[in-house]
Amino acid sequence: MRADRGHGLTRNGTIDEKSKRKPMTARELARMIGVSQSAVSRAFTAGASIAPDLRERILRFAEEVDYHPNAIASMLSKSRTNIVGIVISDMQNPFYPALIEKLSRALQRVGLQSLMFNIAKGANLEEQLSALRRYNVDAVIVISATILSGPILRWATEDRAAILINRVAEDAELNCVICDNAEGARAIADHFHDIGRHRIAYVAGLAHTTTNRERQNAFITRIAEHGMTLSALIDGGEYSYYAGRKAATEILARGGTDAIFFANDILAVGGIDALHENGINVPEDIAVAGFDDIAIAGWPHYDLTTFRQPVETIVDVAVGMLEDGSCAPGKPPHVRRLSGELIIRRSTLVPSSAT
Amino acid sequence: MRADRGHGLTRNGTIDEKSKRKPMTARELARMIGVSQSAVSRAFTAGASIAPDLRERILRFAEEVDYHPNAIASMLSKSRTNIVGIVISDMQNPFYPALIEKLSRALQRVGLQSLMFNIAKGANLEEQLSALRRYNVDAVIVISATILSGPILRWATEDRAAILINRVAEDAELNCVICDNAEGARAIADHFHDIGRHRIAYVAGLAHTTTNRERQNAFITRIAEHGMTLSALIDGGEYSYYAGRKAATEILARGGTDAIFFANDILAVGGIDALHENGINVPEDIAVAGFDDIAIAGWPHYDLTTFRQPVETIVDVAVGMLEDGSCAPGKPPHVRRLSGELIIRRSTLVPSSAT
DNA sequence: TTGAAAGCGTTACCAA
DNA sequence: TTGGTAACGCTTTCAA
Repeated sequence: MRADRGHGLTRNGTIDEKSKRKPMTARELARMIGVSQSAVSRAFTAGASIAPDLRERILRFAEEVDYHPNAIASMLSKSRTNIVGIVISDMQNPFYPALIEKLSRALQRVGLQSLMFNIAKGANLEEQLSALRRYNVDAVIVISATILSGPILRWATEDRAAILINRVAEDAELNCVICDNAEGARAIADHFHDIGRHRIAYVAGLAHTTTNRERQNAFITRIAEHGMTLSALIDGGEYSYYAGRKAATEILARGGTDAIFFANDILAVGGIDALHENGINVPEDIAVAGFDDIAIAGWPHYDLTTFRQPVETIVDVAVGMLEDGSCAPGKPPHVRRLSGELIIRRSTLVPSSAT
Repeated sequence: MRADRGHGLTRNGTIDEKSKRKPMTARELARMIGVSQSAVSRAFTAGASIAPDLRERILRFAEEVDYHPNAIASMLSKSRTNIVGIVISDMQNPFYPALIEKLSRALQRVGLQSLMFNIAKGANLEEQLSALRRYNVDAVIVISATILSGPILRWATEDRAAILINRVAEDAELNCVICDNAEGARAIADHFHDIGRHRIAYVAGLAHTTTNRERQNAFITRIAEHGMTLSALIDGGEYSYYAGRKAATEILARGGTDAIFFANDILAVGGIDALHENGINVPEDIAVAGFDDIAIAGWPHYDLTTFRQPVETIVDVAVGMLEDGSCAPGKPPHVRRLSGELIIRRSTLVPSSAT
């Protein structure tokens, strides 16, 4: 669908003629003050060569008559939008809304706006992303473990700054900001070892995602190094509460597990509920750990041991890459792996009375 | 801060010169084909008067050479951005991410993009919203129960289509799409009556929000009509899990309550956990109901009776108002109140064995 | 430091 | 139906 559709928004109804007061332009303002339009433009441009008092006068006057520069016109002449496209696909996992909230605020703070591209799973990626190109966003931030990298890759390499958050590019050379998944997985494995568990299960979300592979590989390796047994390895098929429940049930059916590491918190939360319903005590019978540290993990009912992603740092690093231009189209891509933090809670902590 | 800051994004590094291939323009394409630039524009404009075969030829050629119309230029000349500003402030309550996800997808489907304005609570609203005006968004959709209506009001009335979702305007005449809160509250009250509860507590989120007032007033009124007792009326102070916990604890301390209606699900979920921890059986000792029907409400562990907001319908109605122009600046505002659905789950359903 | 004028890439109006 | 040409409102040379 290349052609416009035309919305009611276009219609200039008859009723609203009276309110049709068009916003003032720089030219009009200039005429009112008796300066050139260029002067007005310069007054609003940091670092432009303009006399301080003239700028002050223009800005004051602008405020009075409620003049605001038209950003669209500015975009056109500068070929710069100050908009970053945020590509997301999974709002069900609470980790993402939390991340997006922090990210959009951080962007706002440096004067960047967030244009949201909520990619539906099955749909035509090309079409959904076409707006990304047409709107000339300055940069693209992809927040999603579950989007194919093929089309994204093209977009990123296509003369546009791009950053992947929480995943790495498999085939393409792209900028990535990511939590050190291996570090986290090893921390969990070590912790299971510390609390004396031996028969360990791992539950993947989407097995093929880079996030999962990094966690899974590091975890399994470390488990082996400790001489512990991998009692089960399950692919939940998706990062969801219900997938977590199902996986836990399956693990119970097999038996012989005394600790489970779920690839992320939302899985783990589902897992804990399923364990409880089956009369299993957490952590006495089975210890449980997750990854991310979403808000729910901290709820007293779950009190889930997890590896906290450094969300603030991730956001800061990403925004920093935008600001210092290190993610500009031609530059060599960087992968920034950030340390997280093991958060030990009750789900792995046997009460001292039981010791 | 009126002046630009300048980001690294601006810098035209030296490295990326080679990738600096500027996108083709309509004029260039026109010259290649040997038609006028106007023709190219028309080929991409639905309903423009252009010969079908000419359009076809242009579109085919455009595809070949990868020409895409520059949306920014189009915005400038049409004074229309196809962007709607989405104002949000509370991503912690899972209801909002779910709503935003559906909304942004629906907008995308009709060719509208979503520019996210994530309003931080304490901060300067004027400044945060200034981008809304500068970017010339075609419409503003406010999704937030907790933002003051004063500044928003100004914005909405200021020559711009505006819709409030999930709240009504108190002082201003604005378009609203909202769940029928009173209907929901009454449904819960009736349900409590049906299951034979008499001493009822109500937990507000933010007491002053329109959402809460509608629910609270209707609920209390209906409770009285049924001859039931309002055993407690608590203002949680915020719509959060922890506020719910605290409220539940308070209610327990007072005693004499056999059913609680929390103003929304996230409160109720916290409430249930707190009740459990205090050895209270839900629903045997105290029945619990919420409002919204967020995903967590359906989790087996909570299995929360709630009043489901018709999110899909809300979104459809809002998008419809944008499309048919009924929310255009000059038109009289409408308040669309939509019916929800009582979802009865275990939190109010005493197992038949206990009957 | 200032002002004039040429873009930026479209859309829309007017003749042809 | 077509092409030419003014806007659209800003930024950015280029002279002054």
